[in-house]
Amino acid sequence: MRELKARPVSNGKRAEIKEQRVLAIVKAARDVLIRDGYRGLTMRAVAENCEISVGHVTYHFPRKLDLLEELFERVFDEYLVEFDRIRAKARDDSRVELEETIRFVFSDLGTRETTVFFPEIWALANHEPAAARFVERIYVSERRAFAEIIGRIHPHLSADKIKILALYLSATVEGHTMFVGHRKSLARRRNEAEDLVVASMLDVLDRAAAEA
Amino acid sequence: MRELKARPVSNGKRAEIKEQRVLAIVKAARDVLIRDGYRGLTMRAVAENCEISVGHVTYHFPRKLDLLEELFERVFDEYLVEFDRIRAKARDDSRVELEETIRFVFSDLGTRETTVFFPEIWALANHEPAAARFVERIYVSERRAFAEIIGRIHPHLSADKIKILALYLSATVEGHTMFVGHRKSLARRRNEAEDLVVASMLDVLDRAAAEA
DNA sequence: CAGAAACTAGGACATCTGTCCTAGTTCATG
DNA sequence: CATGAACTAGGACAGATGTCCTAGTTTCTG
Repeated sequence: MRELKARPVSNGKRAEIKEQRVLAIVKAARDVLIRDGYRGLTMRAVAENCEISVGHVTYHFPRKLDLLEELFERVFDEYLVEFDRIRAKARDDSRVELEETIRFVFSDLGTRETTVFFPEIWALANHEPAAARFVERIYVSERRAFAEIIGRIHPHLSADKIKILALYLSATVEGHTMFVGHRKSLARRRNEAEDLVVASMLDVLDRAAAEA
Repeated sequence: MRELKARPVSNGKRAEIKEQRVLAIVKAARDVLIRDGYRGLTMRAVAENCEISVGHVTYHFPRKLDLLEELFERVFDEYLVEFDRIRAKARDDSRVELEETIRFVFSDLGTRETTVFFPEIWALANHEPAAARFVERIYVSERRAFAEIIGRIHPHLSADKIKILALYLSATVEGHTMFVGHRKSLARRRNEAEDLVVASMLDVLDRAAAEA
């Protein structure tokens, strides 16, 4: 999981200070969520984590949901940057590109932050519309990035077929989080699993192309 | 997700009544967890859901954690029955057996209960050792069931290779939960995804066997 | 059928939670 | 440099939560 960054501001120094403060609060919220789960994500825990008062947190985020949505927005932005980077990087060899993309997602999923953050959000998505929207947006972006690479590998595949293949890849990679993620029981076999996913996916694509 | 069943008791009528009551409480806990998430799983919500008093719930389960562990135990038992059934069912054609097994897991993951319950537990596993143990046990069982079928399809594959293939299958299938689970945005493509997983998995196995 | 063990309800309690409010402080800006 | 908008702290509040306790009731068992 990428580090949260400050957003560009252009309304003077005041706005800049505010952005710093908001960023610190959002970072603290993310840290608490990862450390203690959504259960432990309280306004007080956030306040303590960035050494300000509770009143100060509620000044910037009157509702807890406001803070949560801001957190989602910023995490989404960071992943979007990454997915756009992936999409922009059209290599000579699209197969290598796919391989590198899969390896990137695997290395991300091996971090403590991602291993904890995403299952938390998947669960939250079942009860919190804001979380559901976040999950939807981030995986639409991921699948789009995957789909473009698949399309370059096998240009004659239908858009629809590419979509289902991108879903397969996304589900396969994300599904490894619970098993080979940070400190998970099969974490030591993460690289093997990664290799298997890379090799299998290329085969699955070739098979789909051969059928079409 | 299977329905929770009463456990056999043989200590007389008292024990039987107790089992009925405990079962009702555990069922209520499961229902609340699925309806409102772990966040909403309170002793009071459980009590209301089976129309008894809070004191009555805490009589049977002094700590909330006790109730949670009992819930895990019983859900695990139900899945274990299913996995054992799968293992016992050695068909003529092991490929068909694998296909049916994958289709079983997919149909389970399409239920509302499983779609909500498992992400909740994956998240909880990061912060609650009891949940982590539950997740570990249930997926060890799942992988064992998968591994046995794979071993029958390609008997000359090494036990280690089979393990990583079973992990791949488990991660791939479970990973679909967030995307094609009950009411998820791609739920209408669940069958297509299922077909793709079945076909791909057989190819992946053949490829692994050819390499060895 | 008597007695004890198990059951059940309802409330009490301290703690925690989101939210709100008031009162001071800071500092960019006109 | 004055000034007001933005910032900050701390506390207050009602409601919720896990846990505990006491006092009755039921019903199996000897």
